[in-house]
Amino acid sequence: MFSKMDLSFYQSRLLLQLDEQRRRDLFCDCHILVEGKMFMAHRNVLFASSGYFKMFLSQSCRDVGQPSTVTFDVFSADTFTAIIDYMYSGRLPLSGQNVIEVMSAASYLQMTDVISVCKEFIKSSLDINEKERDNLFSLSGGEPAHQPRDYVQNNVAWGGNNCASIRSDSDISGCRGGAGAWNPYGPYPVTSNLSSNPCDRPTSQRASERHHEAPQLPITTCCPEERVQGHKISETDSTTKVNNIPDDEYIQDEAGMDCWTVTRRKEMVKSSDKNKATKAEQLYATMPTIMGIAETCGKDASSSMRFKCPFCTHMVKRKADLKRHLRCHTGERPYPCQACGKRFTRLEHVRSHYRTIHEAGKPVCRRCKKHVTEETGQVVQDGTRRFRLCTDCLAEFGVDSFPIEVDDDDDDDDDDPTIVLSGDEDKELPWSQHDRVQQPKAKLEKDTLYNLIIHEVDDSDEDIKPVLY
DNA sequence: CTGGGGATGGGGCCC
DNA sequence: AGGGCCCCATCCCCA
Repeated sequence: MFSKMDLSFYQSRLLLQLDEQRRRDLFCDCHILVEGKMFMAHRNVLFASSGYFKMFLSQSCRDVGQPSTVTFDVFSADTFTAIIDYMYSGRLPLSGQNVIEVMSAASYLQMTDVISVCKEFIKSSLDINEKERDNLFSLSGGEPAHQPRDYVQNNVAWGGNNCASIRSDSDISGCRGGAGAWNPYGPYPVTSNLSSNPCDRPTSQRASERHHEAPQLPITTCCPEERVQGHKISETDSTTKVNNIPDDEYIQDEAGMDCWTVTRRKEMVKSSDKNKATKAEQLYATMPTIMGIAETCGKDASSSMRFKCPFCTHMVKRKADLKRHLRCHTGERPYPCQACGKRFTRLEHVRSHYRTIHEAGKPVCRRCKKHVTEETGQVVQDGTRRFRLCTDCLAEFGVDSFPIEVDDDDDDDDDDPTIVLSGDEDKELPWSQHDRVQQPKAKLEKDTLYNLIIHEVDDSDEDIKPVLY
């Protein structure tokens, strides 16, 4: 009869033995050629660690008497070194320089546990998910049923060349896609087809994930890169960052595995709130060029599609497009609206938002939808929102004869008179209700006041500068 | 319940 | 490579 401790010790020792055999090229029955470098490995380990090898070995290499040879040219030898080291040790050497390529390789090799660790690494580096992490920490006193505590402590590699380890059998089986497996990106379990089903989430989250709902294919039929389920980090979580943890804080647990204490991680989260943009830039700067994956997988994608997203199946022609695309995964929203604070992934989206919401850019009466000109309508300001009303609609509400006030600080060339809503909260423009929905509650209460005053305000293009946090 | 419209987000691609 | 434009899909709210 084995205790869990005995079993764990036995498994660790067995893995060490296998790793020793690999390094001595003993009983290796699979050769992997990467960038001209030959790696020796055991089919059993490859089969157990990688969905790609599971497919490859089960379908193509039935002759156990002959060594199998696999050639990869879609990632570097260094990257595969990290991958195979992980296969034989459960420890993943991640750094800001290799995390993207390791994740791409893991995507290709269908190693979802490695992908999860890489995601967590990136997330931690960018610190774009404080709420979820706080939730994670808060659970450390009473862990979720599908989240082993040692995973919390060991599975996340922080900045530098730390190792991310997945130790326990439950961790590995979970990350491999067992029912109820813990998804490090949130409370949604990783299902057998690697999908944290967006349909199980609020629609507000699904809205930003719609482009990344990877096909839920059975493992035996899909292309390796289709195995990756991109997981969007929610907009509301994009608030803080975590700096690299200095080496002197690096500790080891009783089993000799590198780890951080949950307490220390909490401290790091609280104490760090800068360099997020730098982290993102470092990430982008080290983004590898993954070429030829489309052809390798036999897909019908154009050969000109050279850059593959490490989070999902999307491929683009330009690195810049991939950088832009990655924001939908990282949750990075570097462009805030100067008027309302709402953040966007692109500057053009901020401008579009500003024009439509704060600038009354559309020459259409908000109420009757008729086209209005400067002569036939006026701009109405409701909080930070501005829209146009025709003279008829204004007259209907008795606001056609209000005095015009001119802003003293109006230093642009905008001469549009604007009606500002303020005052009596019992009155409210019915057609402006819809627009208030998206405003903060405190602001709404203020904006529901109704007392029209016509004055001139800045209606020009504001110089909106991206602000990185 | 449904269709319409506004707001938003993302991809492709040109400059 | 970044900025910007165009287009389209989706979500949400309202009538």
